[in-house]
Amino acid sequence: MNPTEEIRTRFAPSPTGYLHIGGARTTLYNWLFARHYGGTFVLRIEDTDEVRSTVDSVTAILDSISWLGLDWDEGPLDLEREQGPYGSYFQMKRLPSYQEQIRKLLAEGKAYPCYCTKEETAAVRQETQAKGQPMPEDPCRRLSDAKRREHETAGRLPAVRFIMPDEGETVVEDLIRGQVHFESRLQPDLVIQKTTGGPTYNFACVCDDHAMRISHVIRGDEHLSNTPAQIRIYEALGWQPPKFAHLSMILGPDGTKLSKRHGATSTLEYRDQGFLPEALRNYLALLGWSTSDSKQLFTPEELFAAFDLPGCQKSPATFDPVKLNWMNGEYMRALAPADIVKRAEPFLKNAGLLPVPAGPPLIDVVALEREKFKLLPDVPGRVDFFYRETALTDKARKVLSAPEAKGVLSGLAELLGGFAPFMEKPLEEAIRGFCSAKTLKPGQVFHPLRAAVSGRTDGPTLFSMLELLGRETVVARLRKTAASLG
RNA sequence: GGCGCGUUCGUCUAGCGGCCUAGGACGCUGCCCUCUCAAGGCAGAGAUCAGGGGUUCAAAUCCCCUACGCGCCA
Repeated sequence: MNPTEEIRTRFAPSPTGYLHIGGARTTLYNWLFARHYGGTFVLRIEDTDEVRSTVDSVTAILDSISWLGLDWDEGPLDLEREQGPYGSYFQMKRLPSYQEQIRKLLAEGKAYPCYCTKEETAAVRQETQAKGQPMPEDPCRRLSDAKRREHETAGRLPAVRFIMPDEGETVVEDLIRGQVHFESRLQPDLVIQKTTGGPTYNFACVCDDHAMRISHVIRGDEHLSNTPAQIRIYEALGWQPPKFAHLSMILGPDGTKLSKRHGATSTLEYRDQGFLPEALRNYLALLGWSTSDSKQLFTPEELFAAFDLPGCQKSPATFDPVKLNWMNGEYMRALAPADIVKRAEPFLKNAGLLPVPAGPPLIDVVALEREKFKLLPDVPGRVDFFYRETALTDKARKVLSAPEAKGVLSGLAELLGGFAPFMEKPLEEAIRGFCSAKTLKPGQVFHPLRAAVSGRTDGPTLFSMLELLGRETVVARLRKTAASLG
């Protein structure tokens, strides 16, 4: 890489819905690439589809990218404000610039108005295909003035087509796939302006990437086939094309393109399910990219230090929620208890545990359970019994159905009734003493004790749990459960 | 239909002609640790590298064909 060349990447979503997880990955790769080379990352909103574009989508996309912790150097800050020297970063506000370039191409004879309807074009194609003939020249390329007037008076609105070369080939030097050759003869003249007067995606994109000085276009696989036409447009306009890199797509578990029927595909859904943005980022980075040592866990610094295009995979990758879960657990475990509490706030609130009810300090409880959290909602889920009585799980019920359970619980209630200090070590000593005095195996005592006090069979280490719960709660729950066991 | 891209354990991947009896990670199985559950440690099962032809002393790695999947233009 030429160090004097400024690296500028961009993500250019259409605001026609939420940010898809595939889009999130594309954003991430562009961001990582820019950060790796000390370049600039640009966000541009491609909102020329007036029917499907919505402001809510713009907001959702900005929120998604922000939540992932990816910052953009240029682009919209919100619906009104923008930053960066090459604005506007909303295509709808750049319409005149596309028209100007189209006029230029038209004037230079590099493009022409085409009056054919979609149906007519399709019919011609079908016919020549059936005969196995090569692509015919578009009939509108050399339209007589008379014929043109005829169309005009008939009220037909022209699209504008860009003239592709008749022979030779266009080579895309793809940074991930290598050289990809396209025979010019087989490339139809690309529509660059729709009959409505608006630019097509492929054209606006070229104009903006040039205007915004984009050096590397890193985008989805689905754009590879359009790239030769785009390169020809750059040339026709006298511009230097950027470098291209096409990413393979993300598949669902059944091998088809990841979509809603595979579950969550919106980035914000992952936030709402309690994933950590740094975990999602790490997971997404590895979905189609890897280092030669197959390293799995990266700090943010390691990630953008290691990321580069040659490590990107050519073949599509299947999204694996199970591995994402594991990775999220890894990140959760690395968090300090205070951080866990902070991150879990919305979920604690939602579960009625914030403000924290009377009981042990939340941070102590969280510290006790920290290595068990996989997702943020696990925090209230695992911690709630410290603050309120929860229904017995089936397993707990089973443990308590042991014949000696009732006696054990009453005995313990008596033992602990006036017990002090109510702390881990003395409690363990006393309870182990209780076991030998009653000639019971520790398990026969520990298990029902845990079940009665917490309502479940899994949980924190027993004696620390008792200490945090406090004598009153422990004894009350023991008595109540003992009484319930007929 | 044409063109283009892709194809290594179930999944993510390493591999860029000999180091591969194909390595790592998730998941799975077993063992250890242990008051439960996790976490952790150890061990294991799991890929004839899509199939078939070449090239080469030697191919997962290079070339060709086929199959399948996907994308773009219609």
